[in-house]
Amino acid sequence: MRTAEQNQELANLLFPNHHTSVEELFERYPKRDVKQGEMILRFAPSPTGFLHIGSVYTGMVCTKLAKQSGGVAILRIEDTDKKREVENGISMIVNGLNGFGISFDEGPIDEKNQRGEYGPYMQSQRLDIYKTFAKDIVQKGNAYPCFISEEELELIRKEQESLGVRTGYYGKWAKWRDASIEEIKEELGKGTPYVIRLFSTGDINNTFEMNDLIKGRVTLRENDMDVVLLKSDGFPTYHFAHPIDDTLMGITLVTRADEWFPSVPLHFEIFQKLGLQQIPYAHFSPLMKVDNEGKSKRKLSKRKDPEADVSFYIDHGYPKEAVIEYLLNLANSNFSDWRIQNPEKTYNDFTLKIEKFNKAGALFDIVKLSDICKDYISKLTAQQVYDNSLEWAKLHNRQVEKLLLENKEYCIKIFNIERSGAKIRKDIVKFEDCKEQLSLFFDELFPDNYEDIQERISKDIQREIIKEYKKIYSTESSEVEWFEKVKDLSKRLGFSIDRKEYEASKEKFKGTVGDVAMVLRVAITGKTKSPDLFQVMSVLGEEKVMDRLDRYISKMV
RNA sequence: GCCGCUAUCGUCUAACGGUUAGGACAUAGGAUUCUCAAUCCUACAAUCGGGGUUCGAUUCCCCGUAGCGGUACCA
Repeated sequence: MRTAEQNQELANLLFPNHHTSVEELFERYPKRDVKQGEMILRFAPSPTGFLHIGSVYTGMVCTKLAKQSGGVAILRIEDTDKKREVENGISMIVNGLNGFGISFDEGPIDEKNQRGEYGPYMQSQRLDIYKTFAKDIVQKGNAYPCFISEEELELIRKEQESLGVRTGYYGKWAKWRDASIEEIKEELGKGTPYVIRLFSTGDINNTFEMNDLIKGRVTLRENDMDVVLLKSDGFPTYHFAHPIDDTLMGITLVTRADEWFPSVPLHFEIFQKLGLQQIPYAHFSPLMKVDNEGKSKRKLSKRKDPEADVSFYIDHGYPKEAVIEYLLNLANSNFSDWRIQNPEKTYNDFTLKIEKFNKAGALFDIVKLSDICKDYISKLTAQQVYDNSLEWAKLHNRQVEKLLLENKEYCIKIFNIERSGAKIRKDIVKFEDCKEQLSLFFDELFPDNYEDIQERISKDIQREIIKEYKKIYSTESSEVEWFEKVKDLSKRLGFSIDRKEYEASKEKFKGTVGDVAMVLRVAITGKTKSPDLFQVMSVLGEEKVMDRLDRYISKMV
């Protein structure tokens, strides 16, 4: 054990020119005036050049929880790993989240600008702050310099493995924890690179209880690892930066992904050794995915799963609000009941409850997401569908963009088919699907190959139906009138207009009205499946309808 | 290996220790004076295994098993 004087000497030896005190920092970042129930939360991603859907999830939860409590949502960039640094990493995160309607009260706006009084919000710009605490913790005798090389560390690990004991730098394996000032001075003199390690006094055999807001009461073992606090390049590790930043920024609850849960004992010890008051935790379970064979679950991975990357949703034009609603549903499963009871409200009106989060990881279900998307889009107006489709097309499909731009009114009419009344169409999942929606209305997209219905209706009869229909076709009539005409025509041509009657004596008829309508459908849309035929024809207009009918006849020979 | 967390229909989940274990998505079938989609109805479908505690266990305890996470000068 070193004496207080020796620790003081050590601190000055390690940080000779650093004079900021911890007290000064607390003056610079005064305690926030937090009212009862207000939550000061932070979302702290690393800029890896990839925005994971899980980040959207935690970011959304964090900002929503903070905002609905009247508190503050902070974005903090954890860029302490120089090896993983990526250009424009911050803008990518900020813009990506903004795209989903997620924004922060404090934090970096881009690489250069920030907002808020508790910054800087990029850890790489807080090095001085970490140094202050590092000097302080050494001075308290709770941390020490360690000059061990990677090779030596590897040797220790090998020995531990052969002995069958826990690997790591702890207890008697931590050879530098009790080094004398002289030994340290010698290495310092040689310029040997070093790290600052925690002087752990925990006992792995002792347990303690802790209350996680999501996981509940859990018992954990004390930490006894002398982990690295400050790397040899002067950057802090996550373990060191987390208690410092969250304290200085006035965070009231640490929300983070489940993978941090095993580090809780360590973080407890660091808070304590730093003399900081422990902040409560809430650990979210991760988004999972079934592995190929359906046998095991695993985290959504950016390498294997395209849907892990938010660009997947952008590229396909998934409505962002629906993605958020799906995520909200995973967070609090009572959201879906709320949605059914409050169909007109926006998800902002829903109150997220931290105690309703699930403990186990949920499987990401793209089918369920699609269902929510269909529902969401079915509630939009034709104009909104047009706007969103255009936004998608601008970035992803030149041809569709051009059509939308040059035929705005026409396209809105198309999107308006079956969008009002009792039968609301729900077949658009994502805005990428708009191409399919438009295709039959533009000759340049119209399929050249008609679906074949000869099996059921012979060519001669088809020709007859179309020839006769052309005679009675008019754009004036209402849907009801139109269908009456089709029925009359069917009767005249020997088709039944009553399904039951037809079923009872098939030999008396050539088919049903449905068959007549089907011939018209294929002639006009090229397909056996289409939106409401009358509405399609109304939008298409007389000239085009006639043209399509003629074209079909000529194609049939 | 060691440490920790978790376990209800295929999926997301609900159920003061007492329910015919509920809902939603998916699937299958049916209805709907044009197809598809939608809508409505119906069906199918679950408490991981074994021990306790209790009059009674999905719920509490223990032991297995499985899944997940951690075991870095990455976060």
